[in-house]
Amino acid sequence: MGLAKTEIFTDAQNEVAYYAKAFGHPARVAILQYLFKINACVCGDIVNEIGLAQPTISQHLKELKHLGLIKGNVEGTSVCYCIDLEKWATMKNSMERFLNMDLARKDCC
Amino acid sequence: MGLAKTEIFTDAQNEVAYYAKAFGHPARVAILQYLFKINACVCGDIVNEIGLAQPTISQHLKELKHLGLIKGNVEGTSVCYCIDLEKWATMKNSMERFLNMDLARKDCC
DNA sequence: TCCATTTATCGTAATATCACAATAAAACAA
DNA sequence: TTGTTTTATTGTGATATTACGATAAATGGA
Repeated sequence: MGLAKTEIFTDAQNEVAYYAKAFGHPARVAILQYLFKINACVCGDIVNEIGLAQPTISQHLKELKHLGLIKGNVEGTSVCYCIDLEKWATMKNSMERFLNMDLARKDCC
Repeated sequence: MGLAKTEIFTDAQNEVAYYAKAFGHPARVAILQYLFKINACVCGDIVNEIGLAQPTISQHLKELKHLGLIKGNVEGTSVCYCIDLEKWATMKNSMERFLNMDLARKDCC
C-alpha cells in the first residue's frame, strides 16, 4: 500500500517517525548541516553546495519547511533559508527521548 | 527516480540518512521500544503487541536486522529478537552528532 | 515595458515502500 | 510420518519518493 497505518501508533511514535523520515535522505541531512554551518542565512547557493538540480533542492527545502525545521525569508528575487532553532529543539527532544531508551537497560539474550 | 544519489554525499551524511530511514516508520519505532521494554528477549508476540499482520512485522524485523540494530536467536520453532546494544550505541553516536549541530550556533535571520 | 535572475511548480519516469494473502520452510510433538 | 506451530518468503496492489526538464511566477533593473 505504501501507506503507513499511523492510527495504530502513539503520537510519540508517529512523531519520531515523522522527523526521522525527513532525515532519511542525505540531501536533507546535507542541507541542514549547510544551514547550520553558514551561520548567516543562506539562499539558493544550496543548489551549488549540494550536487542536485534546482527543482530537486527546492522540493527537499519544501519538505523541511513543511516540517517547520527551516524558515524561508523572501529577499528580492531570492529566498533566504535558515534553521528554526526553536523547532529544532522540539524535534531534538522528541528524537533524544527515543534514542535514550538504552539508558536504564541491561544486557539481553 | 525514487533512488537517492548517495555518491555525492559524505559517509557521515549517508549514515545518518540510513539509520533515520529505519526510524521513519512508526512500526519500527514501536518494535524497538517494545524490545527495550521487554527486557528479556521477545519473539513473535511483537505481532500481537503491534496491530499489523505477521508478514508485515516480519518485513520490518528484517529491515532492523539488516541494519544490525536487532538480533534474532532461533529457539525451537520460534525466534527470539533482541536489541544489539553495541550497534545501538554506534547508531546513537552517529545520530547525536547530527542532532547536536545546534550547540555552538547563534541565532539567525 | 522588456529582460534577466531566482525560486517554485508541474509533469513524469524510475524506483522504493507498505501491507497483506498465500504459501513455504523449519522445528517439534504425537 | 503426519500434523501443529511459528516465522520467512513470494507475489502483488496501492501509494510514496526521488530526480529533473520544462515552465511558470515573482522581483528588480535597464
